[in-house]
Amino acid sequence: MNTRAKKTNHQTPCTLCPVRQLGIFQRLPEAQVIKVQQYRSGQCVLPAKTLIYRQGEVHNHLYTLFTGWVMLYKTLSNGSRQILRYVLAGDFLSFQPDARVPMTHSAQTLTETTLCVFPRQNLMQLFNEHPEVAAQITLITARDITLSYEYLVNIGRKNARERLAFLFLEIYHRILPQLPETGTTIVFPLTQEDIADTVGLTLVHVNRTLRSLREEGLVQLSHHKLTILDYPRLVCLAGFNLQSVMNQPLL
Amino acid sequence: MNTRAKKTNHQTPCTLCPVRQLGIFQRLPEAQVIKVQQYRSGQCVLPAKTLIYRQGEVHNHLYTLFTGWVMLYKTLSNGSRQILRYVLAGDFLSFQPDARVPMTHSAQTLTETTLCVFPRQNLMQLFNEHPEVAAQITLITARDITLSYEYLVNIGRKNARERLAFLFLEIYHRILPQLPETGTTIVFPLTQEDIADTVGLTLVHVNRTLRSLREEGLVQLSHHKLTILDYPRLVCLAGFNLQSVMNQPLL
DNA sequence: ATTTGACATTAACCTAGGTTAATTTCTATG
DNA sequence: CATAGAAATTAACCTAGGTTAATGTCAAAT
Repeated sequence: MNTRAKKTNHQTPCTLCPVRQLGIFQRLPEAQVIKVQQYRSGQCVLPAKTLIYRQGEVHNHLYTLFTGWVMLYKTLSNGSRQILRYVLAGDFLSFQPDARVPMTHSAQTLTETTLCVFPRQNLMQLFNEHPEVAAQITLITARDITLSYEYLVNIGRKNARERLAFLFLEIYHRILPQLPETGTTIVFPLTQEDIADTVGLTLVHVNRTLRSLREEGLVQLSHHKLTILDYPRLVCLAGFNLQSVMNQPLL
Repeated sequence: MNTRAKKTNHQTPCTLCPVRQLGIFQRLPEAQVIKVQQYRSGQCVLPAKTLIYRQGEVHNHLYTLFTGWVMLYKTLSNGSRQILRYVLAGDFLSFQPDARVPMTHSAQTLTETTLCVFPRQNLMQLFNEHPEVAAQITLITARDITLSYEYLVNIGRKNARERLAFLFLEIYHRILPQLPETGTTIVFPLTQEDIADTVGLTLVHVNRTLRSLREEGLVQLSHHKLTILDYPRLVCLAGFNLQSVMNQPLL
């Protein structure tokens, strides 16, 4: 990991984890969570814009995101970048199939971020001793696939306005459960270039499209605050389906 | 499932499974595989163009693909289609996180296909009794994510020629281990419209691009046979990385 | 041997989004 | 509060890929 990473002094015990409901352990009874905590090697805090790991390098940790925003992306030989996913509190990070294989993407913080660190070596042991955790991880991974399929449709078969509408709704709905009170405005740390590299457009065209969405009273994005102005029309425009985006079954 | 599905009479025992090395059970010892087989409810054979399950419907089976080609896709309200992935022998099918939630995509056979069927109810039990299987499933799912990320880059950040080059190489490499002898020609059951719906282009432009690739002596595609004519240049054009595509660690 | 429908091919034309480049805010830092 | 670098905005122009539509080819079915 990068330079300025520091371990926190007061570490949150897993039993008190505020994001537990979102993450790996949501269905585990208290007693089990305490055991799982033994496998955790620590929490660490990273400033914004920190590289967590780089595409092409072997990386030996797994993380759960505790607070903050992280983006996963790939860089092409021609210099362009494709952002794959935004990792939010409770999500998984760097879960690659084989520890010996170098990472196929990079991860970088967008905001200050707290991570819970699990060394990769312990993973098999954890699976053997706690099959419920293994099952839970399987489910989370399956949801990640569902989301990336949604992204494929977004980039492959929608126009610029639809792509942005989808991205905004997706992030809005994933952030909402973490906020103290529900509102139509959220903090939104992406730059217009980040947005462009997420939805397969150019920065200039994202700017044009944002203007068009703003002028039609659908969303307002400025100074890293996103406001959903007309939720129903936005959902319709985006072809948005909550099920495909949330990390939870809807009860 | 659809009408004409039929159960095979002589079912392959899991211990003799020719695709075992590719699938869930690659790292499981013989004895364990025999136990896993108890959870399998059968094998079935489907003709080409059969719908296995449909987006929006609850579906209660999991499958391993034994032989044949299956495509996963989503249909948009405007009628367009995005193909998400081609499922080949040894791959997983319909692994969705929650059994109560309707499928978020559809699956259809491209060729005659043999599936191994596992009822979803048994899944948790299987996980509890055989955590190694859970771990293995997690790894396969993680690889599926890696592949879908590769697709995102392909659609989001490459031009038409690069997209086709990538698709051809990806499928070529995934099919190759299954063929009796290695050659540069493979059977390729996709239509040009399928290709278009996979890489986010139109059928007409796929045709133009195919001509351009053919005229430059890179690939030859006709009558559902694909020939890789200039592998090195194709790899370079596609920005192709084997690691991100294969379901196996490279030894 | 002929029909039919699915698939492939091509051409002519058009537009959504890309490119380039200049200008204007922000925002962090001393 | 001055300044520099990052981010946003806009305009002018251009092209990769989309659209429409006509025609050709192939393979299955009668």
